[in-house]
Amino acid sequence: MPRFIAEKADIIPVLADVFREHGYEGATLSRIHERTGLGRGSLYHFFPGGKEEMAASVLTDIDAWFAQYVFEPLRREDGTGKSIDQMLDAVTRYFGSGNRICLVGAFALTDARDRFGTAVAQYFTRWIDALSAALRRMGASGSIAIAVSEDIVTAIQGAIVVSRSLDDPAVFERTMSRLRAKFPLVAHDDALTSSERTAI
Amino acid sequence: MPRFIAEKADIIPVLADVFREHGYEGATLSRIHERTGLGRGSLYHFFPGGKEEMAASVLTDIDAWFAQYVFEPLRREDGTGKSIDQMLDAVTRYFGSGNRICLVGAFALTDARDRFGTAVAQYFTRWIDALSAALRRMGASGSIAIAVSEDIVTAIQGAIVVSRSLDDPAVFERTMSRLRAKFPLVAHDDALTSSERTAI
DNA sequence: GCGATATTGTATCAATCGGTACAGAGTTTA
DNA sequence: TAAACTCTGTACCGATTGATACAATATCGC
Repeated sequence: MPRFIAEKADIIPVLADVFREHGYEGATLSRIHERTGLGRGSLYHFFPGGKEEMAASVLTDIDAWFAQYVFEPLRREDGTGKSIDQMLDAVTRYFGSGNRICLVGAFALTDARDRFGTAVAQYFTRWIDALSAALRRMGASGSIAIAVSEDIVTAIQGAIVVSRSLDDPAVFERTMSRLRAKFPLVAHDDALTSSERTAI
Repeated sequence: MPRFIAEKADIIPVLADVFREHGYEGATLSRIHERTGLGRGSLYHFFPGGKEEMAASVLTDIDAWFAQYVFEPLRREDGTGKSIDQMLDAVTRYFGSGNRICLVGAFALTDARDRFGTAVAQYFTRWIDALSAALRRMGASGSIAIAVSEDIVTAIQGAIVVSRSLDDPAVFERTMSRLRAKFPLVAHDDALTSSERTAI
């Protein structure tokens, strides 16, 4: 009885929100049922693997989003630092200015990391790699590029944690503008020198 | 039948580990029983409030630790930056160089935050406040001190998240040495100027 | 219109959840 | 020694967990 044919693509964002709110263990099938409006039958039809497959699908979806709006722009970096700016925009949007947590980071802090180990690790390796490749295209040396990339990604993750803890998105906003200031969009030589100085 | 009289103080670190590994919802009484070796009877004898009281006690214990080894040293800052260095030492020890997660941060990323809202918020406000007070004693202006404090605390939290995700403590270590480099222990004027430069 | 397929709700399963009750063994106090 | 108190193990509670089975219905290809 498919009244409104539900698309898997429409369900996944809802699933993502449930996992974000309650974590992997706290996201029970009852809660998922409430939020998606889908009965157990439908849920197991779309995700025969049950909860684990749901979470895996969410992680795949997140990966696709970041590939499109974060990693891909970084790959197109032209040396002006524009892609860094675009990335910070995308990230600010994605994390709702600190109101939305990073599901991958949240999974990493519990034993859900062991369940989705490769997906979790890949998320961050791809992010840091894409970022440091862009920085190298901006003229940074290899070691500096990696250090600065790690610095940026950890700063964003930490900002999410502290913002949530204090229930104050301003912490996230301040972190983002601090990162932005490290990479002035105008590409004069000082831009990189400044970031190199703050890198170590 | 009290064979070995268990002390609440001995149980709490074990409880902390269980919560760290599995999160609040994932820390079931069976798992707590397994790890502590205490039956339900004993557990509810020590913590009549059940799981919630166990977690609250753990948070209180963590708060006490940080008060002693992090907040208190910062309060004794003499202008040389020595207390910052001591804090970074203590934090590195506490988080096992990135192998041990921050339970407060982990709680903050799920709905456990709503349950322990004030404890979670206080942990970070006290940390940031103590740190910025120390920075002011080192000569920083109010706004700079707050910005740098937020920067440091978020960097530490982010480093824990990324270290766990990549299963690579080196990320944590690098972040800590980067923070250390921002605050050279030797107190010449350049030290603070440098940190002010990187602050915004 | 007819059969195949896709989607759904309900009922049900064993296992486990957090929590309670309580008797009994040990220790301390009187 | 006797009563009071502290600690512990076991059994048990109703509720909920993730998962399965399956019949019923709607949609689509023909």
